[in-house]
Amino acid sequence: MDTARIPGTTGEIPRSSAAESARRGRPRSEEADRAILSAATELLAERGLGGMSMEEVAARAGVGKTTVYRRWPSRGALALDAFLTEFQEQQPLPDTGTLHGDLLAALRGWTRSVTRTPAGRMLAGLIAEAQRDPALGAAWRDRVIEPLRARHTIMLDRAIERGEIRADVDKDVVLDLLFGPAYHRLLNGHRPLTDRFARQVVDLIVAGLSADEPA
Amino acid sequence: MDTARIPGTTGEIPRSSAAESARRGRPRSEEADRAILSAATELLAERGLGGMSMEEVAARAGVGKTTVYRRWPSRGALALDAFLTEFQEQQPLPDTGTLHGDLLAALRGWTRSVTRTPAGRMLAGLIAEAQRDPALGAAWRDRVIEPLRARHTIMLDRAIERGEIRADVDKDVVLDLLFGPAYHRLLNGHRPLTDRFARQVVDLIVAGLSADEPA
Amino acid sequence: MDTARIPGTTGEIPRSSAAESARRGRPRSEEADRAILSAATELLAERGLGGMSMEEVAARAGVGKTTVYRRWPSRGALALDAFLTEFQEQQPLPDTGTLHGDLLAALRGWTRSVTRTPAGRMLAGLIAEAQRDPALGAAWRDRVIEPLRARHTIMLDRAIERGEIRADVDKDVVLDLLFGPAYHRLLNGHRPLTDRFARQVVDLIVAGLSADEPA
Amino acid sequence: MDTARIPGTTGEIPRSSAAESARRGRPRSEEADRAILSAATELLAERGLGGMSMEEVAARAGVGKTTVYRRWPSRGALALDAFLTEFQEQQPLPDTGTLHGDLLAALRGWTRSVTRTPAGRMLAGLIAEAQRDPALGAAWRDRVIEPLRARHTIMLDRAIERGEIRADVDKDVVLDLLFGPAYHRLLNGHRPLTDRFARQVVDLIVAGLSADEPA
DNA sequence: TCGTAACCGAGACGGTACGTCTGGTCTTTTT
DNA sequence: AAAAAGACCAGACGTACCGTCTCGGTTACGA
Repeated sequence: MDTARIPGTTGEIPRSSAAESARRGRPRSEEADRAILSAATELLAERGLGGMSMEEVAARAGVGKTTVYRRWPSRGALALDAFLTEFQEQQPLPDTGTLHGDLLAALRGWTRSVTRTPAGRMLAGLIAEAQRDPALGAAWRDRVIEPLRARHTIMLDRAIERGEIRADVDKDVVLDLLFGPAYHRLLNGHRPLTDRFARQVVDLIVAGLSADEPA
Repeated sequence: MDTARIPGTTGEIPRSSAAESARRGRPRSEEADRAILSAATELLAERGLGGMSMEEVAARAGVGKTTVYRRWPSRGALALDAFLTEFQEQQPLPDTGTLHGDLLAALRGWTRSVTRTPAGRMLAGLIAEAQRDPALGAAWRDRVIEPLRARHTIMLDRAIERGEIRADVDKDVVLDLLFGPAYHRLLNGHRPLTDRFARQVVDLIVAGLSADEPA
Repeated sequence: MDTARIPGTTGEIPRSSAAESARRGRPRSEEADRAILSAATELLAERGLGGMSMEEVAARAGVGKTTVYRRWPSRGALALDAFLTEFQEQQPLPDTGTLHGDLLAALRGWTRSVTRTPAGRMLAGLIAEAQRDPALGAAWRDRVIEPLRARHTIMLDRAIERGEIRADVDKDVVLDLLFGPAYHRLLNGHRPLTDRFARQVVDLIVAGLSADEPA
Repeated sequence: MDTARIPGTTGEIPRSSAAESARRGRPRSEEADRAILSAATELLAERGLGGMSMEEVAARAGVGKTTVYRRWPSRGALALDAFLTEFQEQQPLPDTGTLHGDLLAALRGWTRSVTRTPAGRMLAGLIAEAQRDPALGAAWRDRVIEPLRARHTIMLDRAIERGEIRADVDKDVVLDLLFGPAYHRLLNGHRPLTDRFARQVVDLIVAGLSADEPA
């Protein structure tokens, strides 16, 4: 995934006036960065976002609280970066040759990440936190949702090129139909997120997209 | 809607040994009930679930915290009841004669509730809270998600009876495809929840369901 | 000493609107009062006022920080009460029959308290703290300095009655001459606070007071 | 006053191994010295010692914190030098021809300095700080108290030479009787530091010293 | 003229304590 | 026996300074 960490996006606090080429003062410790992120990741996996306090992150990382706040302005911003460190690159951009294959691979990749790794818990916690922290909500859209959608849009573009689906299809709606049900089950937990479920969703979407084709 | 408040479901605390016909002591004040619920509803609408503290609910209702906790075991449980008071009955069970009409009416009813009333904010806040409070998650499923699904299943049963769709369709998947995308947009806010969006979703689902029909 | 703790003086926070005879709600725990005061006294004796943090007082007393702040609004106010608990009653009101005997007993009582018990350290710390906290300064004057002066004034009144000194002597100045040098040595530490020193001070004051007598 | 700043006394940190005649490396900036001292003096006068943080001194002087700490090892040491810069030379060594005149001039000089210039606030703050920093306490005695006492002792020696007082008088006690009451009022603030007060103190001391004279 | 030593401003570092807030429980008196 | 009130313990919050450290860079001496 090419959403590599771009400093300054979530709440990443830029050093002074940015483009000042000769940075003054002691440089930020990269080791502290790593220690904080991995402490956050551990706590997130162990106890969920609610159980990840800045206090304990700092203590576990062997770092002062100011050192944490200097880098991340809020719990959510830190959790988001910890999540991305785990989650990024896990999401494949499949190219199987058919729309059905691509969508299925993408959806299964997602459902497996969230059911088999700590990413699911983190993801649910972050969406929850984003409901109360608008800044986190914006960062979440910009750094997670949109980059993933951009990648997945490519699958649809390829299907259009191949003539599998109409060129005027509303790709936003298709992507919401693909992932919305999965997020729904993850967050509400009313039914399990199985491979079979993923296939059924994809079957129906592909059938629906093909239905109004000239045949 | 038949999800009328059934004491004991969310966490409703029963009076002593329940079936004891002749209750002793001072009866619970129904006015306190109302004052608490409406204070909670106000705060929820004004500031979202994050801004609704038990402390302030009690203060605004002119009631001791104990009185609140005697009735609702947690912030989430109270918020859930406040939400249901607002949301219940708002969700219609349409009967238009066609599957497409029914699904569209149901989805539009939902999207309008969440975009035009405080219900949307409450709903998002409750799903968020449910991520950190498993008991609330269970109550949410039992008192909101499942009753709604039961009602909506009726629409699919009628379509089967009419022969519009196959009898062996997986109704769970269809319902997740119907509402999942809408929840997705509500919680992530990446695209707006428009009437047009509702129609596109329903169009595609109905097309997909009809595709594998014999005729 | 009759400066028994008068609630409301230092910063003692009164319960609600004071004269409300029937106090409602859970009463303040007297055990918490005791635990906090004795934790404060211990820390004060061990490490001085600088080493007495509210954090540690609360921890050592097994009490929440709010419970401490509910009673004492600042570190200084708490320290002042802890000091009085130790110091009060230690200061005698001598009645030896002569001015010289009375002044000497009073001054020696004071110097012995401050040199042989933890009171000296507390006293020095409190005067220090009072320099930066005006509210504490006022409480210090009202609850320590003035009550002591009132008691000591009695010695001078008796001497006037006996005809040992003139009736128009400025008692404030005499008291400052009596205790000022001792405070000076305590706070600056440039010379020791010995019994001999006390006697020399008293000798000179009594001589000075008698000098302008008709004889 | 001849207590001109003697480097190395308070905590003044000498450059390398001191007597090495040919100092190598960049010399210390005298401008930084001045900027720091005057920033400290300003802050001390504005907000007292409690409001003078090393952080803000450095910022206001436009200097790195290291540069401050290289010169003064602690807040107290810096404050002491700032105080001396203000206070020194203000204290006269009177020579009026009589003990009474000398003592009165000396005491009034002191009380006027502390009541009419920022020196009083600084002095009180420094004595306070010295209670928690023993090194500062020692420096305070060595650089302020003792030099002043040495000067004032001269007044007593002259009185002995003139035969005004006995040669075996304990000069330490007399000086504590002279200044102790004034420090007492400054630090406790229970009574004002007036010229009248100074005269009353001096009157009584001189009377007391003369009493046991052969006459 | 070059190297080296000590300085410079800036600012990050690990810590401690602050005073506030809320959660959920407990203990009173009053109804 | 339930109500209202309010105290209880616990612990996270974000801030302010502490005194130390690490940068890139400057200034002056001695080789």
